[in-house]
Amino acid sequence: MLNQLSADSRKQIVTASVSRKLAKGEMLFLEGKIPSHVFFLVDGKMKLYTTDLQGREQIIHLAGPGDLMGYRAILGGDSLSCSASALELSHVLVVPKEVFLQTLDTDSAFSHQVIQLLTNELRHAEHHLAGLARKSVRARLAEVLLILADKFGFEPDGETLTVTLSREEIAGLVGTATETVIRLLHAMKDEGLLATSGRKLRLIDKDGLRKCSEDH
Amino acid sequence: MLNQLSADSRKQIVTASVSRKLAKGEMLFLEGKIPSHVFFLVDGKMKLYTTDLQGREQIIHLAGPGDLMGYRAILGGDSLSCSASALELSHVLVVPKEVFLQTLDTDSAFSHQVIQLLTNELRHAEHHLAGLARKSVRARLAEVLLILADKFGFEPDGETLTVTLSREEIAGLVGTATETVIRLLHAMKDEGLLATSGRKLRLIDKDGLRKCSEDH
DNA sequence: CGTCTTCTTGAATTCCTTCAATACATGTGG
DNA sequence: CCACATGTATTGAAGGAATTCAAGAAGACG
Repeated sequence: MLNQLSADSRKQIVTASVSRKLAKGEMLFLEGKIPSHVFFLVDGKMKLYTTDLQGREQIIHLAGPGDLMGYRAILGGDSLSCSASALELSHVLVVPKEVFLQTLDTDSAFSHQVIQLLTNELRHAEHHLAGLARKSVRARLAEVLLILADKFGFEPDGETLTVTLSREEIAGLVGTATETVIRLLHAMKDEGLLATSGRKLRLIDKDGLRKCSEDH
Repeated sequence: MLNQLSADSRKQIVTASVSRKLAKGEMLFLEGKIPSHVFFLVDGKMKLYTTDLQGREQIIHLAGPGDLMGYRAILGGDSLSCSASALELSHVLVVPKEVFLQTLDTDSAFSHQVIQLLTNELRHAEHHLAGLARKSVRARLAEVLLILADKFGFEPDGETLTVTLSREEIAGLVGTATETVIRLLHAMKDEGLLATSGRKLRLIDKDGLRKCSEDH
């Protein structure tokens, strides 16, 4: 993302920004606040989520290296619609709102980039939406596992997910109860679709999972 | 939307476009096709939806006067992610893709408009997402009714929705079975939240519905 | 070693879907 | 205008999927 900027714009953004490291579990921003910065994730993994009245987290979005966070609220003039916290040690570039908006104004390549970004997120959101509404929890879980693979990749074995999430976090991603995730993972293990070892998930039969995610 | 364009851009768009009327039920574009135009809804009401393998429709988006349709696929270089059909007699302006993209390049006010548009849709999609994942069908139905009111407004009585949808369409919007919609509407009627008369829905107790939509 | 959090399992219950049958509405051709 | 076909709406009953509550097991960590 930053690489595609003109040298001028990039320099301006980088010099106006502050670098920050976040420990696992540390929060970057909080739902409901007025945003004053956008955040460029240099390295690490983060989750963006809303918390409902019962205190349960619904994960709206996952971010990996190269992703931009917190810009939606700034573009729309809204308060932040979700909170962000680090899933592992992460490194972000904190960019003041003004610098972001000014670059948007002056650098048309950048504004095209941002349109592209929004477009992608919207496509994902729509797809997710259609799935959530109609699919069984089992199919949604299978899909989430494949999305995690796609987004964050595998370890050198080509099967084990590099993200490690708690069962509760997976539940928040799928939109179900923690217990249901546990039971379904267990069933999928019995069917030879995957293997679990603590929080490490190994996707053994990816085609099987794909079929699963297309069910019902 | 069109009003905020520079006079030049607007003239260019309007002269390059074709006006088209759609009868109720008529389709404007079909999921999976390569998009060649964007569509500006001058007047009427339309639904944008995907059809799943079982033939059930999930409504992704509703459009009213002033809304732009089909631009997501063009911006992203994708095939169309949904089909569009008219809920009532509608009037659209059919804008060639090239004209749309060129205006985006040359008119920075327009590109800001489009960013604004995408931002709004993304906010809605995220909100909808969080709701679908966690709420009961009853709460989602109540929310959908309020969204319909917000989007399309009431008849002069201030209570009756101006959109008329079949029970099946409402089900496609909520993400549930038609029978469930019927039963829940019936229950809400008994509770004095609304009244039904064929496809006309009269929202009597909007606060009650709002509470309902925040449940569970 | 004990405390805390996360994970797992069981059982009961609720919510929703599905299937099947019936009513109602609408429009068509005779 | 009627008879019929078609599509939509409604209701009942049975079954299944997922949630909730409760309690115990397994790790993680000071």
